[in-house]
Amino acid sequence: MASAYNPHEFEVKRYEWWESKGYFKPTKNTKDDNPHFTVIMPPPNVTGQLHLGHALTATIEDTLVRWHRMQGDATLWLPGTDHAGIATQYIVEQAIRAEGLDRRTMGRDKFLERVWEWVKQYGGEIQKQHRRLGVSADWTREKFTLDDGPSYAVKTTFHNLFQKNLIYRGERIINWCPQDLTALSDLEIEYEDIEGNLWHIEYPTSDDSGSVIVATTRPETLLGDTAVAVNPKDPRYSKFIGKQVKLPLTDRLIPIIGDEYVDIEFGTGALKITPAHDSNDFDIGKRNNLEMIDVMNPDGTMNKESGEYAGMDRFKAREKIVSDLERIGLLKQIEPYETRIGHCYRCKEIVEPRSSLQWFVDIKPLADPAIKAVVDKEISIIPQRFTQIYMNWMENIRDWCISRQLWWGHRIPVWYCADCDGDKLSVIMNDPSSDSSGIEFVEHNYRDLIQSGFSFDQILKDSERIESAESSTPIVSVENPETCPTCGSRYLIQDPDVLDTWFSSGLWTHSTLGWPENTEDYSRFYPTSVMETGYDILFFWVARMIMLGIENTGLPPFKNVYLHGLVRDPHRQKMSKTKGNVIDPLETIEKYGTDALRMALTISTTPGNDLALPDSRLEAGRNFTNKLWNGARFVINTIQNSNVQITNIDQKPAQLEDRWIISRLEKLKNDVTKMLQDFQIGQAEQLLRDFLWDEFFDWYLEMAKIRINGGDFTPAHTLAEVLEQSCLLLHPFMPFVTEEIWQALVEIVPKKSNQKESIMISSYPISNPSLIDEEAEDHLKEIFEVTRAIRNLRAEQKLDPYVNIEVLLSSEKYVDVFERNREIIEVLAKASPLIISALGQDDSSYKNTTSIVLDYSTIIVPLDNLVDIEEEKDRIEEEIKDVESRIKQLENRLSNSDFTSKAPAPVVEKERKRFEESAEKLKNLTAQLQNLK
RNA sequence: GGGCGGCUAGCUCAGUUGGUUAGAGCGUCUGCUUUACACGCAGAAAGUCGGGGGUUCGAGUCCCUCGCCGCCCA
Repeated sequence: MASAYNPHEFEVKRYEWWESKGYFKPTKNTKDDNPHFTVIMPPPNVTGQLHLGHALTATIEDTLVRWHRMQGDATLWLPGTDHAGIATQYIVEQAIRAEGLDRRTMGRDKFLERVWEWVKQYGGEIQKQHRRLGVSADWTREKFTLDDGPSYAVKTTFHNLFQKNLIYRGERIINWCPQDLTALSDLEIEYEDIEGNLWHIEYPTSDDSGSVIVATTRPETLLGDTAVAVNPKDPRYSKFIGKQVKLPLTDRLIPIIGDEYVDIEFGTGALKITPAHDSNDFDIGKRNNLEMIDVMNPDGTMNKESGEYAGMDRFKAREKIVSDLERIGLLKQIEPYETRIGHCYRCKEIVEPRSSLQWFVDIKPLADPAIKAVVDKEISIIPQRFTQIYMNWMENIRDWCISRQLWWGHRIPVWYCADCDGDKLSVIMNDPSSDSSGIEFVEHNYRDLIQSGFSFDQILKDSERIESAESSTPIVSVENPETCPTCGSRYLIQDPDVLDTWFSSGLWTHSTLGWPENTEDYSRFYPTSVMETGYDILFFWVARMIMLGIENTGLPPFKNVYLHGLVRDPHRQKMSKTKGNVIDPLETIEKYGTDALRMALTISTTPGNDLALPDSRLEAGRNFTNKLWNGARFVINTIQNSNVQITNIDQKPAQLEDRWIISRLEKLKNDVTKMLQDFQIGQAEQLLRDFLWDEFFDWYLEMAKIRINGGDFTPAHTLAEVLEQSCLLLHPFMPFVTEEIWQALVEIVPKKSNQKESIMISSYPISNPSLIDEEAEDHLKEIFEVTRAIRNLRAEQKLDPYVNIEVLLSSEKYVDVFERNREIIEVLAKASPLIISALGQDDSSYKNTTSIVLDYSTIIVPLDNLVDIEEEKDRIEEEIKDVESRIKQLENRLSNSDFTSKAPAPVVEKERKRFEESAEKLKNLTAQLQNLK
């Protein structure tokens, strides 16, 4: 082994070796009762770059997967990528724009070719980066959401849901992003409270008998008002119901209607109704048969309906309308008011609620079984508190808008017949009559175009988009239909929209395994075991996977949901490119190594809680890997120098420290396994770290050196055993360094019968209870306490750390233990000569001594320089007082019948032992005080 | 407005059926180039477990209440 730990020498090489050996593929089931363990990796964005969120996901999943693989489960971890509709389309649009091109003049097919080129060139980079993390996923099964299989699953699901009337098309208020020019689902909106105004605007009645003042946060939508609503119970306004008002800045008259929805207390109590631009108004409009007037273009500018304001940006129009109202005296008041404004999650543009014809999933029938699966504990969510968050969302779920006005994605498998529904088709095409420089899209009726001489193929080729009216008949089909089932026409036009990316992600647990085909993988690995991801996509993804998984397969798609927290910067701030506080995992790996990063991300963490990642955490990870490396190097060098034939340890060794470390190891195996079973990954890792650093590579190694330095190489067996078992235990967490050490170790020890060629396919350690040795642990605990006490005393007295000191050690209980193991204390505490006696046997003849009194042992150290006897006495008397008060406390507790009768026996027993210890200590302190007199 | 989480040592965090002297890493202080490791070793200091009330033999842990910070939903 190299004398310094350098992860770069082996990480990449080792990973390639694993992958080339096929270790990441699931092993064959050799016996029927061998369970499978399946994890489907959350698909990252195909054109994305690896960030710490991915690194955390990958680390946790890899740890679980490697652990299960070592336990002999048929383990599949299936990776993949997501096409990320808006994000990818946006990136490529930017790229072609730099070349002076526009996707709309380029045409759909050409543009998509460019996106595919982009994906082929830059896509998949993130999966190369994932490999640096040690991800042991089966890359041979890697999937992309737009692959044939997953696409077929998407179309099949759409078709099935449509047949069951769970997918419908309808005109609703949706969230529209004027920047990305697409509809968004409710979840894709981020709300923010913004200081705004409530503008009070006067609407005079048509008969000039009075006026109604409405209050609005959005005066620019006034141009689309089709009514004013008041509460019929409101005495101020009830008399107005049925009258008309003059809509300011227009020549329209609109009715005053009564609707219970209006809140009498809010604003002026009168509400302007704009059904095309507000979801509540939309509902009121439906109830009262109001006209809908859309006053905006898709890009957020005002349209023809808004008269003189046409072409103006919606916020410019707001300013102008307010000032115009003020000028004509109809602006009555401006009241500061905080409003919630929705922003596009992707581009942060303020979304426009807009009436639009879109595809929706009727979600309630899907949500009910998804609720039941969690209530019935077929699915457990970790941490548990997210269960009620899930429930709350599921129970109040609203229909899911799944159509997106994008080109990149799964095109909706719906066609319209140009012959049956030609008059219901609007063709949006670049106006050939407009001057060549500009792009001007004009809407034509399909039938009109045909009549003016256009052919079907020409229309298809030249149009930017063909929309169909709500009343047209959709032909829904998994395979591309050749002809119209009604009239047999071959002139079919596919719906221009694509599906929400999350629709395909929602099928990911089964579409990746081959569903709807009953493939070998699907029957073998579905349902999956754990869905591990960040809590921030509980609704976006996890909830939808549960709904769609149950709908498609009849089974919940996974047994456990493990939600991890978000990785934050050292100051607990959310990482973002704009803030410039993003930590790049690859740079971190370069600096500290992969195992150190993995440790920093997971040790001592808990599910669902955010994690700050300061450099000190990464350094701690690197320091540990270095410690492990050097400890291993010592072990391996010792074995090489020893010439002993290493044998397995299957029964209790003879030497106390060997018995002790083996006992500790066996307990550790139990504890780590228990923690992993409970998904307490951070805790398990902490136990391993503590064992290795504080016990094996500290106390044990120092004790073993005593024999080794004396030419006795018997500790080599224990060293080899503990190092190997520790590496096996630690391997799921820190795969690279453990493999490297393990390889170096197995090379120099005799091959075992079941020896594997890699640690990652070896068996995970199982505890042997017969090696647990409470006596050895008790004895060494006392020896350590004595050693620590002597070291402490030495430091307090500022004694030279190299010079041996004379120590008088007395103890009734442990006198024999000390005598048999005196060398440990002599060497580790540099205590020589060490005089061991049963308590009270030796009256100290030393004038100048200082002492430490432990529960069962007393340490006396003579000092060359004068000790202030009085000071020593005072100190001991002080200690006596402390112990006496403690004894008093314990006495009270133990004499309290409430305690002894109600507390469980082991607790009472523990207190008795404490009492006994304190009494013993008091006795020793008193004796020591006597010595000084 | 409803809900959830956090508030434990200077900082970042553990502390899973309540068990009585609350832990770690980093940082701080003291001393050490001790032939595995200075990415180290030895020792030390440091906490009214956000405030208040309650249940209990016993509360960081359970209940109520208040406060601050953050998140989700409307």
